[in-house]
Amino acid sequence: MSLSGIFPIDRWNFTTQSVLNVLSESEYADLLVHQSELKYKKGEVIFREGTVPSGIFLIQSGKVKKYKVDNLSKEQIIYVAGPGELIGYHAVLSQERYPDSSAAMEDSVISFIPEDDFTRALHHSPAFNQQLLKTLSHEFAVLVNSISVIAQRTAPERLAIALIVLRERYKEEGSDEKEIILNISRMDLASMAGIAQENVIRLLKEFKTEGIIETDGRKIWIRDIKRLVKKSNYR
Amino acid sequence: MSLSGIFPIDRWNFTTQSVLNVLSESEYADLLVHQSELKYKKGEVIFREGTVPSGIFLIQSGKVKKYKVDNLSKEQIIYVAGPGELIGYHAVLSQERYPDSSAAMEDSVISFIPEDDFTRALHHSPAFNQQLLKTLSHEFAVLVNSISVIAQRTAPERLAIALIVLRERYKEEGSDEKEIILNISRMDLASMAGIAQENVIRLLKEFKTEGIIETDGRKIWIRDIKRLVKKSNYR
DNA sequence: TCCAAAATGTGATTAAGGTCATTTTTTCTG
DNA sequence: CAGAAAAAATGACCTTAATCACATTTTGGA
Repeated sequence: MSLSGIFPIDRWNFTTQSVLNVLSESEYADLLVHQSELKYKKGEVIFREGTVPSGIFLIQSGKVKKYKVDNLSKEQIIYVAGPGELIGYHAVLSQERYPDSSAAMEDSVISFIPEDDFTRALHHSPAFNQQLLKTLSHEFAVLVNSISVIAQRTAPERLAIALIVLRERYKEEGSDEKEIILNISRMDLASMAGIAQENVIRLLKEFKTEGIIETDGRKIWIRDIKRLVKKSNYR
Repeated sequence: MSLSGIFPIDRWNFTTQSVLNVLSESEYADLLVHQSELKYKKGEVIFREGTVPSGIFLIQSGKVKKYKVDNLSKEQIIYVAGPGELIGYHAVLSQERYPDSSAAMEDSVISFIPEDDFTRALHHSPAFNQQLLKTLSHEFAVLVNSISVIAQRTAPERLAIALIVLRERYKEEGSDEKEIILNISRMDLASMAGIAQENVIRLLKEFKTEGIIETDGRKIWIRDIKRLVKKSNYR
């Protein structure tokens, strides 16, 4: 069951993969010349808000959350990134400190690309440059959408949306088309939807009795994506 | 009373003015060669979400809100822009439709710059290009901050922040330093803070009895910015 | 300048969802 | 594989802020 036609998933996807796609083979090799492959255990922090960047990251495998921690410890997830996606380039480009933090949601392999190589590619390739502008502008649309959703939608709606988005992210995971399993903590779900963790559990139970999802421990299967989309009440 | 040291206002400011500043005089003239000056009455829509862009806008005078309208009619203000700021470039750069709408909050004069002139400047000036990347990345930080604030802060905190931000925007307005007057509808305040309009009024009354603000009709004077910052509980 | 429409302000009520305390289940580690 | 620690789940309660209904004031246009 595809989302096409029933849910505008584009409004939740950054498109950083496309940035690397415009590079020629030699340009790509040149960008990655000093790359180092880093392994992160589930839960490990990749970079922390307020620190100074020294390069960018390319996710090879795994899943990474970008999040912001509030006053005291309350965490808000901004985005969940997967293989092929870049993270950490905003701080480099804006010449500021990291505006958010990043952590591995599962064991992940991530390439670190030094700042110099990134900026060199930027100066060398107009296409790279232009695609980056395009991607950043698209991100703007994604974040504006998030703001409006968080500010105006109810908790069940936001949770439904979070589940729909996660389903897309976990799609490639399992080889079997029909077996998309969301393996995510209730805590992370809560901070994605911007609601309390207890409320997430209550709402999941509701979705379960309605036959929309199934759960086993922390694992979640989405059984009726159409009804979930309906629950999200988004169009 | 300056905010410096007591409130990180940078996290609420886009920096599109700086984009034009990197242009040489001739480049600037070239960008504005087909410019047309448009007058907008208070409340008039400048562009609407979902429509196709044909250029960008440079605010000469007045105030403009960027906002997104939800399912049915509920509006969320994303940003309030003033003189010298650019709007509408995201859609051009991302080659998508407008992700949000824009309307004049007061009578405004706005230059329309055709898409071609904008992209020409982009291809012609690497500095312009780079500054745009920088600005877009900074915007990312601003929006991420907004998401976290809206998701995690209470209504009084969000309203306090909205007032602090507006005070900065209305600063240049009056020539007299000590007389900053916010002239904004309760509705707009509500959709900026993401709370109900009645709640805005109640909270303003509270702030008033605490001596933090003064009001006369729709006009708002901020009397004690320090206490307002304290109310915002932001650091 | 008057009148209608729009915006502001007020009070009562309600519902949504957060918090807290505790139990049960799952996961991780030695 | 056992035990400890972490996460999930449950229930009771409470706070915040939304909604509704209506009164009052302000504003802008004929």
